[in-house]
Amino acid sequence: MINSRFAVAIHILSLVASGPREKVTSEYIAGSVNTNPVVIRRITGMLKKAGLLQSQVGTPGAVLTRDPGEISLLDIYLAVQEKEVLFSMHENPNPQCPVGKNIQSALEDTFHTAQTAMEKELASKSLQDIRTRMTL
Amino acid sequence: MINSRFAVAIHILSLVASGPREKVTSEYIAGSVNTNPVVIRRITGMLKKAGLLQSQVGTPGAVLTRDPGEISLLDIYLAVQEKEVLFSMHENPNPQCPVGKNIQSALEDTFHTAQTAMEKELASKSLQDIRTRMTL
DNA sequence: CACCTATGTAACCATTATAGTTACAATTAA
DNA sequence: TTAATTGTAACTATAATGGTTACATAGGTG
Repeated sequence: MINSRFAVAIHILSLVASGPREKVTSEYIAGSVNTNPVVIRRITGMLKKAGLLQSQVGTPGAVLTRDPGEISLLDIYLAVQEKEVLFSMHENPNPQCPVGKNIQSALEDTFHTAQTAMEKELASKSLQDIRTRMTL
Repeated sequence: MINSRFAVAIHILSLVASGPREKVTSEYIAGSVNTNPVVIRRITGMLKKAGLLQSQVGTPGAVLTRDPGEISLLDIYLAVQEKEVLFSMHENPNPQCPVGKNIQSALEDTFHTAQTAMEKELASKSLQDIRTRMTL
């Protein structure tokens, strides 16, 4: 199961996109997400590292680095996921066995295809799409 | 990240599909996967519960309940995954906030679509496809 | 029947990821 | 100068995962 950082990150970015800069502090965001401000800052740090938002010490709030329509959900997903592979593999299958010898490359390929299908779907939706859906 | 039970389950079923029944004991499978026999039996139990294979106490080995071409990777995936949802959500966002109030339903929809894209890909491949890929 | 072997589980442990929390240095703005 | 905020480090609790030991139960064979 994929962690909730992805969901929280979308929540954060939605608030930053909406709010007047002065208001969207980690404290304020934490109130909306219903968690601790440090959890927000941790995720904000990841989003910042990925180049999706800007902020600085001493200055309250944060701003997006580009238009919400130009931020895909895949951008956000990749920003908060440290593992680049979705499916785990078992390590060191027995190379003496025909199955053990070949299973990894077979799975690698298959898993990659499945992961790509999901990511393609995420790439097709933007932060703006989420915002639009919320204001309906 | 999705656990390795999925990969191990495919490995197990590949061996069961190939092997002469008498040989594919949990001990033998464990040797190929390179893990403990109990881990194998645990996963075998899930596959059995999902109706993908048959086995019984006292009788060594296991057999498939249907043709490898009739077992999709999605069948296997669902058999060993206890959570039916791929993406986690943060609980109890603040209903006082417009974003907090509407984020969940918006995400539920979006996440479901992405998950479905992945599952559809898994549904399109069978155990036999994996076996074929391994014997190339 | 007696013995061996294998499955099916329960129980326990170590490791890891996750999310929450406290604490504090650094920085900005009033 | 003071207050507020970001950015981190460090620690904790919880849960999932995979490995392990132990053992009851059930076939199969001499």
